Amino acid sequence: MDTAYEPDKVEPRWYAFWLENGVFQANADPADTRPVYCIPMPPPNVTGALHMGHALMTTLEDILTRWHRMRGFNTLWTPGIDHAGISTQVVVERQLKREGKSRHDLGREQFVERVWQWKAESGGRIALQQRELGASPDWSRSKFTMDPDMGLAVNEAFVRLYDDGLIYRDTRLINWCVDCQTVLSDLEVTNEEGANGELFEFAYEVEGGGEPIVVATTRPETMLGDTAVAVHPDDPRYLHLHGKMLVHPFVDRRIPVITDAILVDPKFGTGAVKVTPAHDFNDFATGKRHKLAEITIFHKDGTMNENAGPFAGIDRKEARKQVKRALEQKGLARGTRPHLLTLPKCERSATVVEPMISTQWYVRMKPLADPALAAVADGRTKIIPEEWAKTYNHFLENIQDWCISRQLWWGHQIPAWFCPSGHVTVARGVPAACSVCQSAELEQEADVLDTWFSSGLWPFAALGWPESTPALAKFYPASDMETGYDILFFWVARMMMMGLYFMKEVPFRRVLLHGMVVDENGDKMSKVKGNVIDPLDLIHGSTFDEVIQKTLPGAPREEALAKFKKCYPSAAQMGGGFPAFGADALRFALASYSPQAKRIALAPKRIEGYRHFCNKIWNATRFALPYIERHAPDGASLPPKATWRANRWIMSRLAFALEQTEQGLSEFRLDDASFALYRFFWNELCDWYLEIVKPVFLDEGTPLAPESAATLVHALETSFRALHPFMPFLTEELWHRIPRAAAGPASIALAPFPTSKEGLRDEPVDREMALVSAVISAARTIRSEHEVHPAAQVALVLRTDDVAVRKLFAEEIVTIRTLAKTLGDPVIEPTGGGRPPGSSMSVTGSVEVMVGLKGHVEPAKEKERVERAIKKVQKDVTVMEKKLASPAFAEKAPADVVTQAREQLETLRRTLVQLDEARGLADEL
RNA sequence: GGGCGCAUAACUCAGCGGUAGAGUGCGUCCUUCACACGGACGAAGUCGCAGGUUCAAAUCCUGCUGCGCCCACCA
Repeated sequence: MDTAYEPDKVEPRWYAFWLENGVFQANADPADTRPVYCIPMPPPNVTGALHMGHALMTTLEDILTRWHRMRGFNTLWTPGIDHAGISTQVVVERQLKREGKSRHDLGREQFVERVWQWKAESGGRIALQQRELGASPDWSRSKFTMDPDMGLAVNEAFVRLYDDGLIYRDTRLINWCVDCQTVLSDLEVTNEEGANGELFEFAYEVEGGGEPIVVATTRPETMLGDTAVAVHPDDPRYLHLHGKMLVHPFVDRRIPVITDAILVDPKFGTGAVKVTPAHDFNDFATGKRHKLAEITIFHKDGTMNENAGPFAGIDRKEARKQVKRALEQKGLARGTRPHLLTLPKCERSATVVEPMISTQWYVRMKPLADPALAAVADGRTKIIPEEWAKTYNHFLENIQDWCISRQLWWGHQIPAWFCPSGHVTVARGVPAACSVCQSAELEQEADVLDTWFSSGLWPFAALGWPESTPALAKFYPASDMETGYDILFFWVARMMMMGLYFMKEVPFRRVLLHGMVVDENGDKMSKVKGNVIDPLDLIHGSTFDEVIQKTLPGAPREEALAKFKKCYPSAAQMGGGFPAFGADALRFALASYSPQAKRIALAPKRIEGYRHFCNKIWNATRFALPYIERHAPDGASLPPKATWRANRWIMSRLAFALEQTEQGLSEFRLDDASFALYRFFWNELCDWYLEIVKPVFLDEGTPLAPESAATLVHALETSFRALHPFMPFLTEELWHRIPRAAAGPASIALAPFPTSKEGLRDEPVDREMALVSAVISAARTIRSEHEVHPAAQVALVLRTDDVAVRKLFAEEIVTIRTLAKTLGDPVIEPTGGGRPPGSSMSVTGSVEVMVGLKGHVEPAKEKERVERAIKKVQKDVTVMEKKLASPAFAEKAPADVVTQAREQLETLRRTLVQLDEARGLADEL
C-alpha cells in the first residue's frame, strides 16, 4: 500500500465495478418482500453543470440511499433531468444570437429540434459528474421530463384538472418578462430592494380650469396609460374635484377624478394617485371597481405601442426620461423626491417585470392546497427541520392561483385546441373536431406549460403514471424527499398538491430540507462575486488560476485572485490551489455540516481536514494489515469474544459509535452520524486502541495477539461498513484489502450496515479505560509542562486508596508503561507517603499521579509554573465551595448533581494540597 | 408591513437547564519502526446586550441591538 492515501488512484476504480454488479438497481417485482425505500431525486436542469448545491444534494441523498440499501431495503433513488423551460430556452437562444440568429429565424419546429440537439450533446453532463461523487441512483430508471411518457402524464394531469374545473383560462394582469417574452408565475418574480428610486410628482390640469391636481409616481411613463386619478373620499383637499375631469397632456383623453378609499392613503405622497389599470396590480383592481378603461401602452418587447401617442416606438426606459422631460416642458412637473422601492424582477433574466393584461391558463389552487396543508398538519408528511412547516403553511394558506402557461417553445405544449369560433377543446390527444361546434379546423394552443407543472408530477410520473406500473405500486409514496429549502414552494408544495390530487396519497413521508451552500463569509456563490467553486475542482484538485478563470472569466488575474481569497480565507492558506481532496473527503465534509443550518459556509480547510481523515483510515489499515494477516487471516464477521480489557473497550466504543450513527442517520442529523464515526475511528481506535495493542503485536509470544487481531479486523471492517454511505470509494477499496468471509457480497455497498450489536457495550470497561487513559494523559501533561523530551523514560508513581483501581492499574501496567513512557513499571500504591523528591504531581479523580523529573527539568521554570497552577485551582475551589454552601442547592438539586459537585471539590482540594507541597520541587531538583 | 432564522475560542460550526465542545488556525516539544495528510501537550471564550424565571441559564421567557433570508400590489 502507498504510504499516503491518493484518492485519484483509488476512486476511479470503483464506479464501473458498482455498475457491473448492479448494485444500484431497485426491484419493482411485487414478489420482492423487502421493505422499500425511495427518494425521487430533484432532477437537475439540462442546462446545468454540477455546482456545490448539487454536490450537497447528491451527497446527502446518496448517504440515505446507501444506508438503506445496506440495511436490506429495496432501495430506489430515481434520477432524472428537468427540461427547465425558460432556462434552457434562454441558453439556446443565446447560442443562436452568437450565430446572429433568433429563434424566429428558425421557426418553432426547428428551434425545438435545435434544443433537443443541444440536450443530446450536453444534457447528460450532470449525471456523469454525479458519478464522480459516487452517486448511486438506479440509472436504468432515469427520466427526462420531456420524454414521451412524461408528456403523456402531463397531458393526463392537465386534462383531469381541466375536466374537474381546476384549470381555467382568464384575462387579467400578469407578470410579463419583456426579455424572455413570456408570462411568469408570481414565484418566478423576485422582488429586489432597489436602493435609489425616486418619486416623481407631476400635475394634471383640471378641465374647466382651477388648481391642477398633483400626483406622485415611481413610473412616470405609465401615465400614458392613466385612465383616472384617485383621491380619498374623505380627503378635504380634494372634495371640490370629486367627479371632475382631467386633461391628459399627451394623448387625446379626458380622465376622471375618482374616489377610492382602498387604493388611496391620504398621508402618502400628495394624496392623489394616478391610476393605470393595465400596468399596475393595485390600479387594475381599482379599475375593476370603477369600470375604468384598461389601456395597454407597451408592446411585448417593452417598447411603447400606439397608445403611447407621441412616445410610440421608444423603449420603456427611454420613455420614462422623455415623458419626464415633456412634462417639464409643459410646466407640469413638480420635482422628484428620493424613494425606496422594490423592483419586481424576472428570476431568469433579472429584467424588470412589466405587469400586462393578458389571457393565460391558471390552476385553481385553493382546493389543492387544503389537502396538502392537512397532510402536513396530521403528520402524514413530516417536514424536517420542522420550522419549515410554518413557512409551508403560510404559503399554502395564502396561495394565489397558479399561472401555468408560458409563451415559450421549449416545454410541454398545452393540450388545448381552438376552433375558428374560439371554442376550446382540451384533450389527451389531437381531437378530431371542436367539442362545441364540431369544426375540424383546430389549432393547438401555442403556449407551453410552466416547467414546474411537470416537476410537480415527478414522484409518480417518473414511475409510469398514469399507467399502473409495478414500480408505481411499489415506490409510491416515496420515503423521503430531500431538497434545498429554496424550492419548497416551487416544487415541494406542488408535488404535495399534485400527489394528493392524483394519487390520493401524499407523495412522500418526509421532506428533508437542506441549506444553501455559500462561501466562507456566508455570501451566495455567484459569478459576479467570483466565489463560485466547482465541486470537481475540489475532488480532483485545481490551481487557483483555473478556479478564478471559471468563476471570473476575463477578469484581471490579481484582482480575481484577491476577490476569491477574500471569499475563502481558509483557501488562501493553501498556496497555489486545491489539492485533490477526493470525492470521499468532499462528501464527508458536506455531510458534517448541520442540516438545520440555512447557510452552509463552505470552508475548504474543512474538506482538507476530512482528506486527512481519509488518509488516517488508509494508514490505520496499512498498519493493521500485516498483523491481521498473521494472526487473524480469516477476518472476522462476528464480534470476537474479547477477554482483554482493551479489546472489550474498543468493542464497547464501537457499539456506542454505531448507536450514535444509527440515531443520526435516522433523524437526518448526518452531521452527528458522521462525527460519531470520525471520533470513534480517530480519537478512539487510532489514538488509543492501536497504540495499546502495538506492544501486543510486537511481542511475538503473547497469547493476546490472535484475539487482538480478530478484534482489530472486526473493528476496521465494521467501521468501513458504517462509513461506506459517507465515503463509498475508500471504504470499498479497503474492504477489499482486508480478509473477509468468502461467502459475502461482492461489494461493501451490499454488505449489511452494522448495528450496535456488532460491538458490545460494556460500561464498566468504558469507565476503567477512561481512568487508565486519564492517568496516562496526566503523566503526559506533567512531562510536557516540564519539557521532558518525549523519548525520555521517567519514573511514575500512581497512588490511590481504591483497591479496585490499584488492581486495574496493575492489570494494565503494560499499557501505562508504554503510553506514558515510564522507566520500568510504574509504582502502584496506596496514598499516604509524601511526594517522592524531585517529582511533580497531579490529581485525577481519586488517583495521584507522580512523575519523577530529576535530570529532565530546568528548576528555574518550576516555581513560576506552580504558582500559576495554584491560582487557577484556588479560583475553581472558591466557585465550587460557594455552590455547595448554598442551602438551596443542597435542598433542590438532584442527588447525583450534588455528589458530583462534592467529588469535584474534593479533587480540587487535594490538588491544591499537592501543589502547595510542590513549591519545594524546584529546590529538590 | 408580516414571517422565519442567526449572533458561542482567531475562523467555520456543534451544544440548547447542571463548573464551555469539535475541526481548522495558533504556541511548545517530537522526523518514536501506520500516518508530519502524523503524535503528545497547551494557550485561547464576561456563550451579542439588558432584564426575568430557576437551587442552577450559553441553554427557557421578555425586550433591545446587529446581520441574513422569505413572503407582501402601497402610488
